[in-house]
Amino acid sequence: MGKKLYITTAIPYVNAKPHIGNALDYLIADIWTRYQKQNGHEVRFQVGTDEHGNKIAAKAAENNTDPKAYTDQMYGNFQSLMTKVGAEFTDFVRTTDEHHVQAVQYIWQKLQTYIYKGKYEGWYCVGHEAFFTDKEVQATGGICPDHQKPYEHISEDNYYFKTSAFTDKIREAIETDRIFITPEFRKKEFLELIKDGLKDVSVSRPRKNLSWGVPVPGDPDQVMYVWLDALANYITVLGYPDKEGWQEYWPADVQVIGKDILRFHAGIWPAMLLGLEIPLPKKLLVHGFVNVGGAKMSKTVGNVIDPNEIIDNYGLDAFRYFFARHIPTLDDGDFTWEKFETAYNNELGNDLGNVVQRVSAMVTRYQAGVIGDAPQSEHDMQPYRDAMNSLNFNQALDQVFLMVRGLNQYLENVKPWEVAKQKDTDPEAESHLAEILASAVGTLLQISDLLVPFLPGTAKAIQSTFETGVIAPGTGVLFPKIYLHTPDPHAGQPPKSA
RNA sequence: GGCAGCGUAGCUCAGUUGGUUAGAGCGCGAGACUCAUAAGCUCGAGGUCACAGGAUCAUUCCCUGUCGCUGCUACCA
Repeated sequence: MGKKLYITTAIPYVNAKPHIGNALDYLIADIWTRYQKQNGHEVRFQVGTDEHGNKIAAKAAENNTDPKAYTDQMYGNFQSLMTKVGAEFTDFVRTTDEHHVQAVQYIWQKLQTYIYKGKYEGWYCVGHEAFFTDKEVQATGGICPDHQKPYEHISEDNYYFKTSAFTDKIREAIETDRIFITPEFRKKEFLELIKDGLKDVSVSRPRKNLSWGVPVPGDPDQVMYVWLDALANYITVLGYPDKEGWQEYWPADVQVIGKDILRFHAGIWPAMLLGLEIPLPKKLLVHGFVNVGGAKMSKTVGNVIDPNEIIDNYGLDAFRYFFARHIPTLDDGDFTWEKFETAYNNELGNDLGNVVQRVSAMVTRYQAGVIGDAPQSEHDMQPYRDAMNSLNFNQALDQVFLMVRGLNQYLENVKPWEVAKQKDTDPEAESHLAEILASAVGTLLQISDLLVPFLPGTAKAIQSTFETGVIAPGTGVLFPKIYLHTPDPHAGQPPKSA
């Protein structure tokens, strides 16, 4: 029954600062992982860092250290973000790992028939580690606007990987959903993109231009460029090719990526796998970007949202809640502190936190904390399951909060506080009351169950409050009100906008 | 330029395989209640469902065009 499942996240370049997009990767993968575990499956959950390339080498040189030592001190930034968002990953891969490097060299050799040597000429920017077209160079007057350095015209030997050889197979795999790309419009976008076939990609650089990377086997003058190196991580971390057991988890069930790297994961990566004669991943989950008040997040604008700030002020579950429910899993979303805080205070505080509180308070007050047998709640779970299985996590949470609302409505309907008053006069009131409260607790326990993938801490708190049949004493308030970015409605004269 | 998609209540969006009063949340207004984090519940406010044509007994939901917007992509060199 329990299957072995595998989920991956994109490995960020270690020289960059962790941002909300990375956090989204980890959160989405973690929600999926917890959900699958809850259903009895064994899950391997990969994360990692991409650590080669000129930027790293340059930074290291700046700091008078060697690249490896530099990355050793950098990769922790991402590791701590993963931990901070509560990601229960099982495997952490660094592209500088000994095993990874060797595995990539093995892959290179195995792909030999699809690799050929060619020349590349063009305008190169050291800062970007990339070539630019004549037009781009012209348009900028020959100076890279991002790095304020002139483009260099260079000609160099490159090895190319013949992705073009796999166009038909890849197109077919995507069209038939053997690689299931979700959401659908990303699938269409990609198919449109490869209408005229995949283009071969350059997969190496002369050593003089790229010092820090995996050496090309058999050619001391060439070093691998990012693609083969970085993409391979998804299998090398499992132990490919030599360590036992990697095939128990590959192909990946879900690969979580941002929309900006779809083309690599739907093109080059499947080509590599086909070349290696390894099965293709089953699903690509393509998430969007998080905007802030409708604008792109950018350092220059200064509107970058730091996950740490949210988590430190409101708690981990509040962070997970907002980004799971109010940022659509499969599309762009929008963050503002006002939206966040409103969701926190209203949905988590007033709706969820409060209903837990009111039920436990009534059980304590009317029944000395004794719950009795909480019946199995009989809500229809299908919409929730459908949403989870189709990777629309935000919709799954919508369903949970429909239940929360339903429970509040139920309580208003049956008015246990009135039933409690009749205990002296009506002999049946006591058992009636007990029934009502037990039923409410049953619903809460089910809600907590559904929250496990999303708000693990909250789910646990609800469970431990009720599961023994007696209200656990000293249960604190879930999600106390916080007004850092919106006016406190109860603080004297609330500032009212016209 | 090509491809895809969007334009529905103040805001964010859902929806109708075309058919009586077009929905939710937030925000706003009102009411009844008191177990609870001064929470929750109920009710209300009336939006030409972008605009114009067309097909249809009938369309917000199909077709065409126009305007506006978004994403992906290409290029004009």
